[in-house]
This record gives sequence, structure tokens and C-alpha cells, in this order.
Amino acid sequence: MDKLKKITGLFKALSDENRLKIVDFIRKNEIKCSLNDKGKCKDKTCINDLGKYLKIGLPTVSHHVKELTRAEILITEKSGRWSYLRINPKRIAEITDFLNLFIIN
Amino acid sequence: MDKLKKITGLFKALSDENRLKIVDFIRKNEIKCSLNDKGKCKDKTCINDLGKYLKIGLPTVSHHVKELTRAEILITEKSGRWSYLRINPKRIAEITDFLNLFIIN
DNA sequence: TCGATAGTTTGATAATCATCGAACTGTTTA
DNA sequence: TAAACAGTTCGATGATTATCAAACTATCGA
Repeated sequence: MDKLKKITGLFKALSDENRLKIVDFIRKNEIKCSLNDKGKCKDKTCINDLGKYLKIGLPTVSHHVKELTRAEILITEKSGRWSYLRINPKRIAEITDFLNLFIIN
Repeated sequence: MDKLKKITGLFKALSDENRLKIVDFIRKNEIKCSLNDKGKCKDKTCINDLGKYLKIGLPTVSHHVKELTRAEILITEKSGRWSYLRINPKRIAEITDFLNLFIIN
């Protein structure tokens, strides 16, 4: 894919309030889990958690997660009935690297 | 304004291909000018330059610049007939600072 | 096997937004 | 002062998208 399209896609994925809340919720939950379980994260974030938290319908949550996963900002791992979500730090780093080009001293 | 709305607004401003091209064009032009004029930048980027470069109508360019200025990613300085544009590095740094929250080791 | 659970897909709708032509404001120049 | 220039605003249009209800798939527990 076109490099420009790729980076605008990343920004687009993060340009919705509910999607940003999703990423933030997962981040906080990841921190909580790693503290609770000392590395072994049993109760990761799943779609239903997000629905309750955001107070929007599950199809909408599913849609947003799909977009964030397509943009490779989230990583989805299926296990039985559940879809576990976590952040892809490499992708976030890619965006910040790109933005740093625009900071000139 | 709501902090979340502010940050999604920044991402939204950068989520369009032509807007990202505008920012990139200005960046390159800034570099070129500072090299040519040793600090004193006479021929900064103006709206017409962008229209020719992007091959889109001037009303559209004007709209995009307005959005980028509203998001405080660009700074507009009016001088006579011209609107000179430059990047606000503080704003870019704000976004990268925010994103760094999501990188967990 | 039956019901409950977790999530996805589909189709529809309302809202947002990129784009342009036309008309406009304000500035420089002849 | 008139014409040319730089850019903005307005109104309309087509495209995209966030949202939900309903129907669906797949898995787990009784």
C-alpha cells in the first residue's frame, strides 16, 4: 500500500472518540493485569468489557475493534469464545517516528 | 474543550491525504527557505502554491488549511494578500507525547 | 442436546466531510 | 479608479462512516 495512505489510515483509526477510548481502556487494563498477575495476564480486555464501558452497542464496538485491528494498532487473539485485545506498541512508535519529521528546531 | 475531543481533533486533522501532503509540503519548503535565506524566510508557502502542488481547487485548499489551523497544527500569518503557513512544532510534540503513553515495555 | 454466552455480519440510516463552482472581501498595481 | 490578484465564504453534492437492530456463527455449560 501507498505509504501516505498507510499513515493517514493510522490517524483515521485514532480520530474517533470511542476508538481512542478503546485503546486507552486496553492500555489501563494491561497495566492493571500485569500488576495483578505478575506478567501472566489472565483477564485481558474483551469486547463485552468495552461495550459496557463505552455504553455503545456491541456491533459498534466490534466495528471499531476491526478498524483498529486493520490498522494494526490493536492485536486480537481469539481464544474460545473470547477475543482478547492488546496494543501493538510498534505501530504507535511508527506514528511518533513519522511525526518527529515535522518537528524542526 | 474536552481533552479527548482535542486529541481526536488532532488526529482527524491529520487523517486526510491532502492535509498530510500540505503539512509535508510546508515542512520541505521551510527547510528549503531556511537554507536559501539563512534564517530569513522570504518565500514561505502560500495557499496558491499548495493548490498547484496538490492539483485541487483553491476552496478545498483553503478549507484544509482552516482545519489544520483550527487544530493548531499550522500557524497562519497574513501579510497583505498572502497567507503564509508554517508548522507548529509544539502541537506535533503534544501528539507524540500522548502516543507515548501507549507504548508499554 | 438445549440454552446461554461472546462476538460477527448484514442492511439501513443519519451524520459528517471532501470537493467544487460561484460569488465574495480585501490588497496590490497600472 | 479599474483591473488583476490572493484568498475566503457559501451552497450543493457525492462519498464515507458511526451507529444500531436483527439475524447469524461458534463455543461453553448443564
